[in-house]
Amino acid sequence: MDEVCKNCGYKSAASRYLTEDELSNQSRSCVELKFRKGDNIIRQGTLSSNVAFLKEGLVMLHMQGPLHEQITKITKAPSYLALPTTFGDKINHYSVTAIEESTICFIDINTFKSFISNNPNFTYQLFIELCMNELTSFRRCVNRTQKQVSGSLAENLLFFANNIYGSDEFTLPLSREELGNLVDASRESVSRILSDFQKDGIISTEKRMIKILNKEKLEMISRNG
Amino acid sequence: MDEVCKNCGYKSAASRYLTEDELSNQSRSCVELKFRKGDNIIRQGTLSSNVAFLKEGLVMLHMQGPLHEQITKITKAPSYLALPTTFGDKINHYSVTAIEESTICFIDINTFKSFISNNPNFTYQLFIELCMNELTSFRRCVNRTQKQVSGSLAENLLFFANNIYGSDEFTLPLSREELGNLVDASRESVSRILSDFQKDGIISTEKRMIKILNKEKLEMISRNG
DNA sequence: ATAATTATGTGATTCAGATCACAAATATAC
DNA sequence: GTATATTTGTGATCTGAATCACATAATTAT
Repeated sequence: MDEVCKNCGYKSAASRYLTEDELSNQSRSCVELKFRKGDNIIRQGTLSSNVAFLKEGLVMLHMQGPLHEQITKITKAPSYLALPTTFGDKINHYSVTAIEESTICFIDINTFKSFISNNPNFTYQLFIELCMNELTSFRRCVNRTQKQVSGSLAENLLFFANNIYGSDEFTLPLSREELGNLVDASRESVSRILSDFQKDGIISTEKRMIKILNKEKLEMISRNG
Repeated sequence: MDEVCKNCGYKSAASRYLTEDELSNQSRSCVELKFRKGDNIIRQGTLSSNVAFLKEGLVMLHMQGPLHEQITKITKAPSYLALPTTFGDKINHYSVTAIEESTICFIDINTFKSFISNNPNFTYQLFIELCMNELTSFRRCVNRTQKQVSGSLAENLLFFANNIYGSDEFTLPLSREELGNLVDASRESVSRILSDFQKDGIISTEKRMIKILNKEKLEMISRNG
């Protein structure tokens, strides 16, 4: 029973540095839960008491802005989830919601802290990952504030194709409205631009199914905004 | 001579956890440099080979976006500077420039890494600070994408008054154009809105001198956008 | 000092994208 | 299966902010 985590095939770069002892320790203080598409995993404004590890699935980080909801980022497994909101403050500053069926391991926060105190390799890797996350956050923020909506939308379609699904044909895990929250645009603008992309033969859409037909053009739109 | 860092009065929360040995170690692998307003401290696109600690002064982090420069954040001493770009990738993903006379200690990256490996308290504190930074980055990003320019500008004037200068009367360390890069607006829009604020008796401006006359109203504008 | 830059203020015009207003299509509930 | 609610598409209008176009300060260089 203490072997669960040790034998788990879904380790992140950091958790690969955990020792056998630490992993069996973790097995004892860890709960695995399944979430369905749309289920809330972490809720903004509530106390953060566990470390969440995304074992399988796809989730979005989102937060309430001054005017409306914003989707901050999309994270796929395997990955620790929302460490900044777990350790940065007592209260969660953003929410995490499954956008595809997902499996989360909730790890006791003190067990996790003991890893940080005792396993320098683990901690260093965690540190590096936080640093890399910040770099991509900064980049994402510049892009979303400076590109126009069509550019941002193109960028995100490419992100789903290249980084999430590894295919130019996929089913969007988000509604038009959520897509709007991801690219800082209204639901209507997203609809319109997607229609335009289709008219121009760049993509084909059938409800939430997306097929990228002209990737070069989509990349060009993403670059130039 | 090895006592320099030990006796330094400008320690960050994390560096207070360094032991005497570590501090004298740091003293030996550390160079202190002064930068004048406008001087570039870290340049986007170059190799990152040292950890920079801002001992005294005020700096801005900024990066080239797809359309123009963006000021990502303002950091005051004492604080480690740009750890994410130092450790997140070989190459700096953003620049750091002094916006007031500043003193930087450049610490050898391997010395710093040895602290991370050997001093759990130090590392944990660093970890916490990175987490908190990410939370404020997220918040800043939502605000800058959703608020209108007047709201963002109000927010940033309040930030300078409350967090940087601790006074409702201060000299802006930025030009109108830089202020634009901070709030994602054109130089002209910043000028106009500042004029409006003055007409409405919310602030008084004399070149870059700012006096906040009606803080409640400024806070209201910041909240509502 | 005088000339040459660079920073700033303000009006006029333009435009991307929001909002409003529907209609149509799906999905969910009863 | 019918009714109710949610999601989506598309046109018409409105608006905040960019851009363009100057004039005027304020620096910096010579």
